[in-house]
Amino acid sequence: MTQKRATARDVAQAAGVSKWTVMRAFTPGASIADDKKERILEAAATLNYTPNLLARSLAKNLTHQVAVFVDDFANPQKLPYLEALTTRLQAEGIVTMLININKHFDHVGAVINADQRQVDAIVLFGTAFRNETLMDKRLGRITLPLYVLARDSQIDGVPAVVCDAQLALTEIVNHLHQRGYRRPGFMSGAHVLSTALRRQHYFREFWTQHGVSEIAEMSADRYSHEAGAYAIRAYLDVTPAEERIDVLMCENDILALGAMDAIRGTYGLRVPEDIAVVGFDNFELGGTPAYGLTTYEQPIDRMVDEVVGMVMGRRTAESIMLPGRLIVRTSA
Amino acid sequence: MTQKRATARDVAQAAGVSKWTVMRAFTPGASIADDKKERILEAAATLNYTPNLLARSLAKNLTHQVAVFVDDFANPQKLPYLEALTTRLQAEGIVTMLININKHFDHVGAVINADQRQVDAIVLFGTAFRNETLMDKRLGRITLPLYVLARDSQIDGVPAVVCDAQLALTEIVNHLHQRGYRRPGFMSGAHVLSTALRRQHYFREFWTQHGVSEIAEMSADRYSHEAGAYAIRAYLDVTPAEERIDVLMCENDILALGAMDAIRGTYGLRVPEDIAVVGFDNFELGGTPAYGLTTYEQPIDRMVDEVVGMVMGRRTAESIMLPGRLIVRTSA
DNA sequence: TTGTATGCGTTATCAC
DNA sequence: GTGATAACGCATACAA
Repeated sequence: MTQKRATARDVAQAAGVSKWTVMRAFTPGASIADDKKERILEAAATLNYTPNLLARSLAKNLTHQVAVFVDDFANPQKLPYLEALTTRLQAEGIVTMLININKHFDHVGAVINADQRQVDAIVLFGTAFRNETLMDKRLGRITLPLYVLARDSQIDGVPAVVCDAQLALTEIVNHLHQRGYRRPGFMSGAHVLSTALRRQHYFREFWTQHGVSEIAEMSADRYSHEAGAYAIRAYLDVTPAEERIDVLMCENDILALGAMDAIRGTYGLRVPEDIAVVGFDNFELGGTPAYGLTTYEQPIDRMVDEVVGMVMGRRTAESIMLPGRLIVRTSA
Repeated sequence: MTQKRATARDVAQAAGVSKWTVMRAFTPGASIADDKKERILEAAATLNYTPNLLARSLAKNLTHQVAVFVDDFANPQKLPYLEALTTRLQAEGIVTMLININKHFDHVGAVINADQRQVDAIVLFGTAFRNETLMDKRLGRITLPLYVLARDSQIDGVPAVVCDAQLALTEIVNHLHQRGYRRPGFMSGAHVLSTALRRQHYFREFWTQHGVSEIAEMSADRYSHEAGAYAIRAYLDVTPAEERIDVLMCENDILALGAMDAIRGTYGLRVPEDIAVVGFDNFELGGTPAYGLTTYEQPIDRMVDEVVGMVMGRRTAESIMLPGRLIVRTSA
């Protein structure tokens, strides 16, 4: 039955006017006689007519579509971000195209495709996109507005909206120092993301300011519970008890939970008495009594507000850093 | 500088041919002279021309866009599904529009909008969509292909792809019965979703077959750790120790983890010795030593394969149920 | 206020 | 093989 959609012309015919008057009936500020408008809307209702947004996009050169690039679906933290993004974009009449960046569909291909589909903007959400990528021959001089969310921009002239890592790590390290910890360790995750987050950088910097320059480093290859557990085991297995760290900061909560489970389960050590643990993100399960993870909450809603503000051109497009919130629980 | 995109006409001019020959150069099976094709592709490269997919969609009446409706971003289980969906759809050249269904943007509005944008299909992913919704006057006779994923379809003629709840609950109840549990309880989550999942229904049915007809019921209002903890507390607070259940099945893992934490933390009871716990979904953290949650894994990849197959018209559109896998750990 | 012509960048179809 | 005409459904500018 897939009967064709009614178009403005069909409505025009049914209402006995020209199709342009029909369009006017659907254009908010247009000048049109009340009686005709009424007749037209009636005809439209019975014919079940509704403007074709695709055709409109072509004519207006505006699709009200924004592409959001994501490359790490393992991190549950993505979900609240996606919820905030879709909510706010939809409030602006914009639809979000969720683009999965992976080995079968890389950044360059994705940008070209988004460009061909005429999206209004691209949001790189926590995605590893380098300057060199933009230099790719296939891209030519890309003219699409790009914004980076939840990650430092490594691209010249591309604004990024991030949680202020410097501020966050100051608060965290101050807290740890006050609690008396003096032998810190840091666990980083996937390398490409890690450097851009700059958490390790500031962690080191602030400990140095407190006179502590030796920081144990361990790295997980992904942001997963298992990778976190594996990384801390690799460290503990080769480190004599008397040389061990007394506090471990993990780049995010998932790693922290994995580390905690390994510390307690595999080695029978206590958290925080033997080794304290801090995470980042405030993942729901970190707050449960089983973990009581001390962590840092990102200002998701505000960050998303800012990106959407830039997308809408309502805000000047420039990188900004927003303050988050330290959440002290029992793990450190 | 937002310079305008090059169009086929620009390339035609540069290559000294008509714009239609240019199109042919970009149409796989078209008949065109080799030398001209080469000249055209060259010109296209320097002009940075790439076909406008929006215009193509309008002309072909095919957008290669599929809308995916989601209404519960609190469930981390959504992420692996979204990853599988985007991966497979992108492999078919289809882009997924992520639509957030909430109080500001309801199903009817979302369907109309998706229709106006000419999407090729809509996938209702775990979303509560009732028959009555389709009857809404505003929808008229909707002609868009609809598919339901990870949830029973309550809509006539709309195919659903789900994990076989009957089979799953058989396996689960059989396992629990073998382990010697005889006083089961069931915790359901958000009401609208719950009935469609039919997990409680089959749970009851199979216990009855085992001669156990009394089943304690508790319900959480959402699928969250906190709601799960709250629901079990409400039950334990009013139930004398000798009347308590010996095993609790929760509609999903998040509820189960919340219940476990409450059982152990608030009441000092042991899992599984005092009360065993089973979940559903196989959420990563359920597998950690802290929980060791016995659960049931949904066949995400196969389910997504089937939906995408239907979207592509490669598979007959009819409801199907796929078998999952029981994962026995220490909690039951 | 209403109708007309033209354009958006493709595809489909037909003539040459 | 190549060019031309019409069409997709709407927007813009202009004329009546």
